[in-house]
Amino acid sequence: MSTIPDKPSLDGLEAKWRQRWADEGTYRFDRTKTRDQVFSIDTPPPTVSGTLHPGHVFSYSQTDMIARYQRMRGREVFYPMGWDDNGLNVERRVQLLTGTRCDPSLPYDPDFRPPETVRKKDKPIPISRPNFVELCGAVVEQLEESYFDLWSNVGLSVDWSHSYRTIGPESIRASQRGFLRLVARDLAYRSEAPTLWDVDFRTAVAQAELQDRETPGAYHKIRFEGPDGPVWIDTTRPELLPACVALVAHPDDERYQPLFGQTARTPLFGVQVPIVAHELAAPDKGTGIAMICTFGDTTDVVWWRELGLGLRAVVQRDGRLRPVTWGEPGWESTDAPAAQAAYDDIAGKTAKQAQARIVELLAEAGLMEGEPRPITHPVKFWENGTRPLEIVTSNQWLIRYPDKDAMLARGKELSWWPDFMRVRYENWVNGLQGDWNITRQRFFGVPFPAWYPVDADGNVDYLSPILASEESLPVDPTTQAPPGFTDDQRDQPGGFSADPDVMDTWATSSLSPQICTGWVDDPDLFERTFPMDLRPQAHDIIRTWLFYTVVRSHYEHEALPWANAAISGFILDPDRKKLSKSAANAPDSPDELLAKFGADGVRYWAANGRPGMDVAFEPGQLKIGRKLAIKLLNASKFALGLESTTAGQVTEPLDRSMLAALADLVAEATGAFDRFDYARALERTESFFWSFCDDYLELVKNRAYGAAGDEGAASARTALGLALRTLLGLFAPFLPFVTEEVWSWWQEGSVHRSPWPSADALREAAGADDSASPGDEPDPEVLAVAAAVLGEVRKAKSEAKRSMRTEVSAAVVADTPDRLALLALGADDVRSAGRIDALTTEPGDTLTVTVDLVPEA
RNA sequence: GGGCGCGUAGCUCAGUUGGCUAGAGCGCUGCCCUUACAAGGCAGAUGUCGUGGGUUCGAGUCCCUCCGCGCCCACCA
Repeated sequence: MSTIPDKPSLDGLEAKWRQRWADEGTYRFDRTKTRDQVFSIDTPPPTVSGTLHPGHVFSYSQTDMIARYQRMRGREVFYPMGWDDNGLNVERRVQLLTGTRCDPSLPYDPDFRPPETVRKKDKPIPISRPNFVELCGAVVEQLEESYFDLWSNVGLSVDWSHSYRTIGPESIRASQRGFLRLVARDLAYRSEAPTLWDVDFRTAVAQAELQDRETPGAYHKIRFEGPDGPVWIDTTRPELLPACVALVAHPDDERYQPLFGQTARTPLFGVQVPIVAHELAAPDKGTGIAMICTFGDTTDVVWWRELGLGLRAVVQRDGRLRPVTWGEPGWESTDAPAAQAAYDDIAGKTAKQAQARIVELLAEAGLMEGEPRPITHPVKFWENGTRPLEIVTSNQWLIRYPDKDAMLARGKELSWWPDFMRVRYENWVNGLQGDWNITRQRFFGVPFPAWYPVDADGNVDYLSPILASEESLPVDPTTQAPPGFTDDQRDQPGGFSADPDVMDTWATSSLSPQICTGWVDDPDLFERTFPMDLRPQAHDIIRTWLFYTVVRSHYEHEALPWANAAISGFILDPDRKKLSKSAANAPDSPDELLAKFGADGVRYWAANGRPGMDVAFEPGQLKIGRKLAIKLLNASKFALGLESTTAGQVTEPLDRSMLAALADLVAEATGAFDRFDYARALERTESFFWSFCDDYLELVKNRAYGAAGDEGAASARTALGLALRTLLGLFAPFLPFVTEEVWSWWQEGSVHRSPWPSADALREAAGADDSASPGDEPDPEVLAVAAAVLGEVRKAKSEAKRSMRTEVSAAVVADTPDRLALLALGADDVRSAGRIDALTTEPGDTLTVTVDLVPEA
């Protein structure tokens, strides 16, 4: 315990308590507790690729409020922190920051140091994969340090001894083990298939990372030679003409029915392609007959697969057209030299450049009707990419999805807060196409524990993997040899070749519940914490993180990974756009917000965001929390300055009334928190607290000082003590610093380890238990009526432009008999607080107070 | 095209199963240095609860239509 300061202040509280909590292990997880005593939280590992913004503070604070509530309810809270530091986002960040680019063909350079300053227009320096991974590691370590500082400053009650990195050994072991087990059950498999491909990052991307963007394009009407004359095709991608493998129209389309089963000749390249029917062809689009290319979009893939068409791929992984020798098998042409001449003009060009040239060639040859007609249409992009995705064929690892009914059943089994977020999950499951491609042609990630045999001719058989054993994990196939081989056989005929890719970052983070609970490395901890209680996350990654996590747990444990999913909203800027640093009216950085408004102030603001609701950033709102914290300091100083206690008897009706109302508040806040509705809990508590200060404190102030004798003073002081302890408890999840400070003035231990306030105990203190005689139940209305009358008196003084200290010679209260009876119970306090000499009553319909002020001196 | 959410004071938002004259904070106006609090307190003004219907004794709250905004999903030639 410490003394109450003369002039309470928020200054220095954060540093003081942050240090104290760390020293005393206030939030340390007690791992002797068993599963039923534990509340475990699958904290979202923030992507360590930039800076945290106010939106992060917003949602992580909300989770912390739930954690603190559960801890006070007596659950042992398992609240770890993860860092998502693998994956493309980190690589991108590192490339920008260090001005480098990974070139896996280069050898490791132990002396390499990135340039001190990097300018945007500098050409990236190619470096080896080990060098690049090293740089990534250094950059994320630095960022993680600053993230840790921020989270500590915000007051997250995380147990920092339980933290993990998605690129850390425990994550790699879990990812690789999960992967091997799926392969063993044939739930993960190797496949060579068309894949959505980002040509800038040169990697495959998964369906979940796609984004449609309205993009300018143009229809080009191109002439094919059909059996009975020209066939006109509308296309937005004329550059894929050499990749055309068929023409397709709807089976019911009478215009084209005569052509089905025949062939047409492509312009410029003279390829005879079949004319086929498929119901996906839209008669109302373009000319109603389309060219199928390998591959222009995902519909092409469907047609190609379902119609068993040939393959003529031209777009390479770098987005440029690959060299082709016309006349060779697969590239037969009725005029190979002409095809070659046309193609040589576009080979090596990007899709965009090739399109321009093809259009010129078509126009010169009179094979295009009219000018291109500009349109805008949705085109698939990688969500972080800048150029449209291409589709290329490559070797990939894929995970099969469970059948939709099973996934939907898991979605129903999970408790969603708010409930309507379940729909997003169901939408996604119902729209799934194909399997989950978990392969990324990147460098800083979890490697596949796999190698491929190299035959005597030096050809790698990418479809016959050699897998590592579970015991050998973690494995890096690029530095370790597979079982039965030695490293000098690497990339040699008759030897082996390492899997060159890494896992999709979601393939790792979908195991976050297993990683943080010690699935691989700490079975005892796993036993005590899994399946988890809560997954807090934002709604934008339901289709990725949440969905994938459910799938992995379904496969691995035949169970949900957690019982509850609390979905948070976004912070929007004042223009209702998702918050972004670049916006002109972007708010301050989290650090600046914390400096300006204090952690408690920022957390207060975060707590006002309803679960699942987006909230506009409004600087004015941030001030309120700070004000509330200061008010709490001052009100506490007042109550404790009167030697308030929690041990005495509460006898006065007004005091009992206040405690009864407080008991109702506790019950309501508890119910709200149990539904993960911290916002409602705070709103109710705050509302009570302000009227507690404005009305109750004013009403009992004089009596508490002893103006009405010892018994009345003791009752007030006990009520004040009980109320203060209760309010500190109710506010503790939101305002951890200021509540802890006040708690330390008069209580032992930490408020954050104290029991959550009990409505029953308060009712008992208010004399609401069985011992209360009939008709003597404490009634919250006593305080309400007294406060209303006091308010009328204040109003009269205010309207008379007089000080609140002004004496009232006489006040007449008119109201219903019932309410007048309630007023009688608190009349002495009302007279004292209002400085009323004579307080009389008369019957009436509604509350009216006639006030006679003593004349101005 | 399908779905979800939202539309309440100038601004940001509460209004839990339909129930007394619709609330809070910010902002605005006025007053007050009252021994918890002047980087504060007290008091006050402000709303056809998006539109039009319906159910009901009674609807911001339930049902239907429409309008606007945001987001999710969708095979995008």
